[in-house]
Amino acid sequence: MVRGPSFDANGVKKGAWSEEEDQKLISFIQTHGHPNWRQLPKLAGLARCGKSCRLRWMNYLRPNLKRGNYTAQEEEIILKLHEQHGNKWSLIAEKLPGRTDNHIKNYWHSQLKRRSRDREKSSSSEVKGKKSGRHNNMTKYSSEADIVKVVNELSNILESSSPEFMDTTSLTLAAHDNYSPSLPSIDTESTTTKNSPEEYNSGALREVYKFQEFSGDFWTEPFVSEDIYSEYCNPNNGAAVDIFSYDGALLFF
DNA sequence: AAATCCCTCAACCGCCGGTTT
DNA sequence: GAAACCGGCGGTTGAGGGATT
Repeated sequence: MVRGPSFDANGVKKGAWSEEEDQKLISFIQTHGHPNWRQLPKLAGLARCGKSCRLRWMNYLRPNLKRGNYTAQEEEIILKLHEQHGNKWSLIAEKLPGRTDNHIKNYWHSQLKRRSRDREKSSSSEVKGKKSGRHNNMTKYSSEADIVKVVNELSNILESSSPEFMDTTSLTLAAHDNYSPSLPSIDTESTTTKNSPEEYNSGALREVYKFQEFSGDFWTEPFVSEDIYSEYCNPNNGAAVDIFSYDGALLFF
């Protein structure tokens, strides 16, 4: 599966990593971090180049990496993002916690490329329209009325919810305005991330959507419903944004 | 059972952009 | 401003293993 070990002219080892090398790398990074990849192999006692160490760590050894099959939802996100951004694997990987750009790239070439082509063919005959069901738990809301409706529903759920509901559900609103550069940025400075029951009862939290940590910084910002109405659902903006519900989250594209 | 084909995925390579000297 | 350094990215490679002939 991997290249066999070899050494280049400078005595730098290449090819498959041994378990011993992995352990050296892991224990070094756990103790010292990786402030300088080029220096790291020397300090860690590895006969590797810094790039190789970095790659091994990022793609294979670092914690919280997901292994195994991709879910239908993950596939759908990859297809959707690839449709929008092309081969920006690192960008796509940011939205799929636990998956690396390399994993996604490989998966794309081995599985999804063909599917994407098929989908392009079939989409030409697909009728553009209102809420269109997707084949794998991912629902797209494409009309303005549907977007307004789904945001209304979300608001109602939150406004009628007890603090316990807020604490125990995984209801998530994930939004990232960078997907739609034409839309205004969301001002989050006036919002709050506090979510204690006291603050909820006092009304301080009435309009705040709770965020689940999804990936990177973008997904942890709080969000206010007025912003959603004014920025995403205002007919003057054309509501030109793709909104998907997915695994308890709303994804804005 | 052996040979060949095809797929997967870890790893390499070259390039680029940002930062430091 | 130029050169060197560094991290990160995307394209590509190639060994291993399963499927097929």
